[in-house]
Amino acid sequence: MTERTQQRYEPQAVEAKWQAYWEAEQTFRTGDDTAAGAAKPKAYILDMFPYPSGAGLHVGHPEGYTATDIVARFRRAQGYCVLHPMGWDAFGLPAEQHAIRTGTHPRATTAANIANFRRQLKALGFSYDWSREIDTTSPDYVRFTQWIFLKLFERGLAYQQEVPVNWCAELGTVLANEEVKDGLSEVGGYPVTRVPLRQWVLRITAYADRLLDDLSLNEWPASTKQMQEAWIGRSRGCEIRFAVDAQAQGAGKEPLVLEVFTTRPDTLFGVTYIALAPEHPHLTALTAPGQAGAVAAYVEAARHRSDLDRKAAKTKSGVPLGTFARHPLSGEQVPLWVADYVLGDYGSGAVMGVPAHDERDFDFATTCGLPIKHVVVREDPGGAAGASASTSPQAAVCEPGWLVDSGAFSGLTSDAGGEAIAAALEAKSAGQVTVQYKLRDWVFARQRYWGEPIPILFPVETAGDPRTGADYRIDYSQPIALSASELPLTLPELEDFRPGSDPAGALARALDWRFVQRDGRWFARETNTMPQWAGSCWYYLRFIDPRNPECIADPAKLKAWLPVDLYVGGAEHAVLHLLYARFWHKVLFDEGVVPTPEPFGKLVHQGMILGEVEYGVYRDAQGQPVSRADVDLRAEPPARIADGAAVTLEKLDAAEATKNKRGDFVLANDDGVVLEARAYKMSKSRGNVVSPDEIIEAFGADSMRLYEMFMGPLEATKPWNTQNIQGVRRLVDRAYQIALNADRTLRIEDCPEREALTQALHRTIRKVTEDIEALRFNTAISALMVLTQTLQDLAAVPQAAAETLALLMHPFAPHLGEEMWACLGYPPSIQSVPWPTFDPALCESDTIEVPVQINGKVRGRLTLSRGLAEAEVLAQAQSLESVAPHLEGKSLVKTVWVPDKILTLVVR
RNA sequence: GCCGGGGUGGCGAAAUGGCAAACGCAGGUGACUUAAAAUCACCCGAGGUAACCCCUCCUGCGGGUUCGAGUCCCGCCCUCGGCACCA
Repeated sequence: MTERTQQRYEPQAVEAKWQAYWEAEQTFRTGDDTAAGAAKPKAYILDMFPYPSGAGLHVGHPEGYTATDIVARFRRAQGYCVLHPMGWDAFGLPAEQHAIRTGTHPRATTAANIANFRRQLKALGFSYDWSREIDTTSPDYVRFTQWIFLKLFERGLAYQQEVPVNWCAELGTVLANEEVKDGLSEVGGYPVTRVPLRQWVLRITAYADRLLDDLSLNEWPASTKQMQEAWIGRSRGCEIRFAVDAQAQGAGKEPLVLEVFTTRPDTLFGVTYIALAPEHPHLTALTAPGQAGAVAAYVEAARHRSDLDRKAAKTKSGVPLGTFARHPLSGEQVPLWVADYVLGDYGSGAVMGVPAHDERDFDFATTCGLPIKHVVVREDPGGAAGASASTSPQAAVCEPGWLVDSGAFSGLTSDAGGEAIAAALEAKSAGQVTVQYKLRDWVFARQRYWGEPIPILFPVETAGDPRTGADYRIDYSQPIALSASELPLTLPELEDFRPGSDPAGALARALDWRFVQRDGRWFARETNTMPQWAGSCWYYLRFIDPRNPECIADPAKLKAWLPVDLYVGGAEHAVLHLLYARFWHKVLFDEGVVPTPEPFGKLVHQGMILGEVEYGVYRDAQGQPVSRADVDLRAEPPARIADGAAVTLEKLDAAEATKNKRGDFVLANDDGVVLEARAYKMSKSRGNVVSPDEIIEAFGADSMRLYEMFMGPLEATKPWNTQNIQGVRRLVDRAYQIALNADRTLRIEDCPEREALTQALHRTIRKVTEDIEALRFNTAISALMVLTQTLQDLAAVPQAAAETLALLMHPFAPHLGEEMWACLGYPPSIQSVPWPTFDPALCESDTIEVPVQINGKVRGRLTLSRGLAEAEVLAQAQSLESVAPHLEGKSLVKTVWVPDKILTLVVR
């Protein structure tokens, strides 16, 4: 052994040094010239940018950011021109609520939070091009968010509509569905009513088909695509019109026609009622005078229930309208009902009730005593027209089958019958084949302060100056877009950020801002603001050319960089953010602004990082432990099953838990008591949140990065364990020692272990390269650990071997990489050094060890040279000392030789 | 209820249908040290034998395909996410 320097690696000092170097040298600045040129291939590697919350970075953030950073550094080393930016999704409710509570301007809160987030990200050594940093609240950015809104408006994709919202007068605010419980606000328990409010709405439904079809262009997780498909919810069916009986309506009115949508036109002859949603526009007109009171009461009750409440209701209810419609084909009378299981905003807000063949209709008909008529049977009735349906079973028959009791259509299959019925309806102008979507237009207005103002003016009728108290009337039917040159429209300064008693929001009180005079006429600004989604819908475009004062980004640069090559972010954005951004992108594509139909090529969701595993024991009021198996966990609070006594969960030290034979964790001193042992989502209230700051302080940023990547597959949900960081911390130290002690003059060819060493190096290069490409960072790090061990075991490490280790290591542990490179005598930065390459021939050794299996069990091993024939291998195997006894007295039935892999003998 | 992901040592995990448990944590033994930490070396799924060799069993459960299954097929159980009256 030669004398080795044992100088411990000091992450704090080393990391600060290289972070300062990168900042001073702008090591990671993306060159625009190269971006446009075709000389280098491009890689646009993007993280979902964060909302800079007051709580600071959470260990979940750096997981995705580290993954993209590794890929970014790897691609740069491979000669790609890399765009790897970061910014802030900085509008949002928390800053506004903080403002309401404390009077601090949201801008101040936001700026402080951004500064903290930026500090934390820089401490992790991410290779962002910070010169491209953007903030969705800056006027430069808002200007183009508003510009895109104007494009949507010009194209008729932004319109105003009265939308029912959950208005709480007491709190002076509009609540989300989740915030309403039993008609009362979750906070304070004040009454909530569904009131129609004028809102801006984006016509995303116009793009439903393209949003669905173009999913195939993207390399996305199948589950995410499926979620978007389900969200869009395209279904083919039939619109059917039922004429309403004349006596239902007052004299002299147009005869009303009721339209319903169904995916099962084959069941049309099984209709026994028609149900309308409580929100149906013609409900009053269709109600018989005798039922008006009952119907009005039902509708009023429904108005006080939020959508969620309504959907949670188990039993169905409804009230008859006392009027009837005519079946379009049979001419039979069908009663009309109002029922809140019918959704007002899907289809036409009315359904044809076919209790025999739809579960919901079955439930409704059963509760309300409506008849059930079977028109589809499971077995082929033999084509005999007029064959009769079997008697009423206990449940609806929802599968397709053969039609019966359906007039001329009896005997047809559901498919053929449905088509024939649709055709018959079409011939009578009583219906047609159509497509419906679950996707609804996007309510794009919030009654908030801290958001992008909507750049719209409305004419005002007034006798004086509306800013000083003159009466006025705003004509919302005449929206006037600001011109692009008037952008950005910035927020007025306010001191009171509360929404107030006017649903129009806080901005309505900023009279000087709200009312403007032009050519002697008064106009009022829109006082709603955009939702938080707006900024994140196009930020990936702005990163391409973040300081462009003329437009979103230079068209040539957009062409050079789009689409995003790798997009990493949480699965919680699988639907909304990713759908909204795709929608805007497609609008901009139609507008000729962006050159691609889709924004994000490859998408990956990093998994959630849970808190440390917690052990807990249930105890009753006397403090006696209760086995988890004896606890009813559904009870609130959890209770002992035997007597219903409440039990509480008490935290235990891991040392007090042990695992029994059945695989349950039990008390170490009482194995009859099964424990609760699991990891929970990190949350402030649980007190299991780990901050990157404390980890960096204790172990260094490189160890933090390595640990998060080593924990398991990027996409898996994984429990945090601070103790496990030791493993990667040791790797960092060992790798550093290798660089420190490398023999500058020793060549690999002169090593006694040259063959094994060459193979180890080439194999590791191959493994790490392939694993980074496939985002398998955990196994790449494992390979680096193996190589480190190999080098550490050498009497002397050749310079070239240490260089390879440094190069392979630096995307994962960039500060260590730079430090090793410096130790090896090179000037910075290691980022500018080409990625090492491997020779496949050098990854394999000449001799191989092959197991010999007999009836599926390994009985011996052969050391062979490559490429031997089966007969040769078999002969060698049979003579093996460990194999021969197993063949004795048996006959060899079969031999399977997987070349250079395994030999299997089957004997009997 | 429906749609997805997952279930492998004490723990995090690895394994193109081909030697299950690589790599790491924890634990154990030893070296170094006045001592501890750090570092280094070795051991480390369960059972039988128990000193070693060796043998048997083992990837949630039950079947199947195959010379061979953690991996593929069928049927269950558990768990984590998402959606949920969409006619």
